[in-house]
Amino acid sequence: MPAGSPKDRVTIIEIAAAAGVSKSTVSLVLKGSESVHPATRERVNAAIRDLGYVYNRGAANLRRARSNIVGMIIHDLTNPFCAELAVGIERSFQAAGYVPFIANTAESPVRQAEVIKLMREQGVAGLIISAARGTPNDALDGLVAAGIPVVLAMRRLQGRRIPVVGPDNRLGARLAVERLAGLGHRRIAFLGGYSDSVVRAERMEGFRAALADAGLDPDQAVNAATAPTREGGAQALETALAQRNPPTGAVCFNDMVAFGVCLGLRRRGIHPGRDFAVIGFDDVQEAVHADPPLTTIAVDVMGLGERAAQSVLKMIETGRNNAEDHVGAVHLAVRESCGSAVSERTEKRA
Amino acid sequence: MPAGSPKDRVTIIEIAAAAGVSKSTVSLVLKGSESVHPATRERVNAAIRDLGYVYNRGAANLRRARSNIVGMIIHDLTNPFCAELAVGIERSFQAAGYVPFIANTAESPVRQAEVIKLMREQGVAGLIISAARGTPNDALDGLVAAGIPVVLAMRRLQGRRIPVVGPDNRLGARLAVERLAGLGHRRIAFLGGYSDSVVRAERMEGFRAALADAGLDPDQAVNAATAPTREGGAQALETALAQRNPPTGAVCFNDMVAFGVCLGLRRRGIHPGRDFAVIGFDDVQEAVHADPPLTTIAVDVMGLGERAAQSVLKMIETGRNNAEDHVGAVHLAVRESCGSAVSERTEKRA
DNA sequence: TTGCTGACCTAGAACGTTCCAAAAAAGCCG
DNA sequence: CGGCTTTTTTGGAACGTTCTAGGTCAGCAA
Repeated sequence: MPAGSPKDRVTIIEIAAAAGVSKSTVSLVLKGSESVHPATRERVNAAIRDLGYVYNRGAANLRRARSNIVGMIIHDLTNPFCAELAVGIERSFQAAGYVPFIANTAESPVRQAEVIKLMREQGVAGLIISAARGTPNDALDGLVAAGIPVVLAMRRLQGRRIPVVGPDNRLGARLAVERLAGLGHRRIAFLGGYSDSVVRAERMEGFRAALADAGLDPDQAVNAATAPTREGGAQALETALAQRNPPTGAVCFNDMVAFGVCLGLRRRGIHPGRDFAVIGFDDVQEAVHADPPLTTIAVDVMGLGERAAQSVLKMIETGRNNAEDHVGAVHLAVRESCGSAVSERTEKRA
Repeated sequence: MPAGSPKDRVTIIEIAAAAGVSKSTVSLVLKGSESVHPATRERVNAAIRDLGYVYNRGAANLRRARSNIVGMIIHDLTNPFCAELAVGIERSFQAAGYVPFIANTAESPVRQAEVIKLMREQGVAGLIISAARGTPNDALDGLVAAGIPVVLAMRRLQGRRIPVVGPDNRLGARLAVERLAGLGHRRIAFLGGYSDSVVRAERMEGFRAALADAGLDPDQAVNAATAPTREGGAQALETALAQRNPPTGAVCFNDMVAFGVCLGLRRRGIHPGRDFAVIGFDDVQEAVHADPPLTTIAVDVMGLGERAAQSVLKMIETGRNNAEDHVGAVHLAVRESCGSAVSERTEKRA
């Protein structure tokens, strides 16, 4: 029997006995203290290897009253953008010696509340939360009151001073509009995204401002709110095309919606990028492989994740709960889905 | 100041003092014991509410020598299939009162080893691992020797008796081949997937057997190994079409590869589903929204995840480390990417 | 009154670490 | 060798729970 049953975990005390030192010395070795004699250190390490010792972080955290666990609560892990974000954050935490745990809420505020409770019970040192849709504004008050560092990813919580890390939604939407307007589009729609989404509100704001600046009337623009998914995109497109004077291009809430829009267009025999311009938002990995390759507002997900992690880490380390918001840079990734200048055919259709 | 600084966590003792009982009684209330007087219970609960008490699972686990944490180690969370699997598993664990933590290894065995170490240090009660590519066969021996229940998801580890939960790879590939052969295809390729992948080997096996059964020579079939991604798919397609006698249809390692193949076909002006049949594997959510909607081997991811969770839970609860493998059912989801009978045009091209 | 029962409650020892204060050992110097 | 500093090592009290073994108390029968 090479090792024991689940019960008999080897402890620091057994290591101490095996190495002929006290448990304090073992503890010192474990944390790489300078002040233990190299020969002793070696003896202890040998015992650790021989007995297959596994450090018990729970016990350590209990004593130290602070843990190295950090949590990431993600509203939808099956959304590629969120998954990329989670992976980026995870990497940063891991590099900093923390143990990141990911949990998914599937857009359920109830589940989210449970997960937050569980994370607190585990004694997380900090938390990055990409809030579920419909999260009440006071959902995190307990967390904040307890002094646990929290950073929000993407979605702001109204009336609270919880730092938010997210892309520049207004500028992104503006860049998209400017591109389309520059190509000669006069009827530009905003498609997809839930109407109660804060992110959507921000993108919408940039969208409208840019339209106005381009001399177009924002109130005339089609604004179709749907789920931020492929289905939602297809659906929003139907709404748009049903107008008396349908748009010739669209800024989409995100890439998923844009894919749905392209799909819907193709189903109707309209060629996205040639007959109808589509611009997404996020620049998920898939965008470049789509057909046509998607023009989209590129967001540096990894950078955003890293930044969020840094903020939390700083708050943990300084003990001060005062990070600032971070608005990530965005740029237009021009690919084929928004075509070149408005084509003859598009104009004729109009 | 509604609540204190990060330091002063409220403990069971303070609750006890506030409620005028002993800490033992509070503990009893916490776990819903029958034998505490309703009035007392109420008093304790009130104190818990008033003082904003948060249960300390670390301390509890320390005393009980078993935790309710379970880990899920996923080889690539940005792969939608894996993400769906993770979410399914998470749900099952959560429902069973365990606290599931997800970690991503990004296909790195090194990272995987670190993550496993961390999970052990946290004292996980069990683990579901979707092993990273290139995981050495002895990577989990320590875990198993320590008596920690482990179930592998999807990928088997050779020469070890660690239970595996995964779809019926052989049957899936067979169904795909039978479909294509039934439609009249005689030259069928197998595209994508890393050549050292165990999963690929299984699918390949089913593929070859089915070809043979259909009276086709497996050794003549194009077999192009690439990354299991869109890029990989496009690449594998190039290999296939470069043949002297190119295939008219392909079974793909997974849906991502299939999407890549469709993309590649379209780039070359070949219409997937009409001029070339494509069948995927997994049936990710996206498959139905693809263009054309992807015919694929449907795997019940959620079911698989649930099953894996059940196995681990049973092992945890019985303390016996002896779950069986589970081979999940698969079926062919017929959509448009494999078209109908081999078309005129395809035959002419050949 | 006493003794017994059952319902309810509790003291105190664990659990595996960390950390403080201080002891022991080792060097150094004359 | 004694006295001093410096380096290494150590005992034991925490940390916040759980759990065992037993304690208290009211009610009731004798």
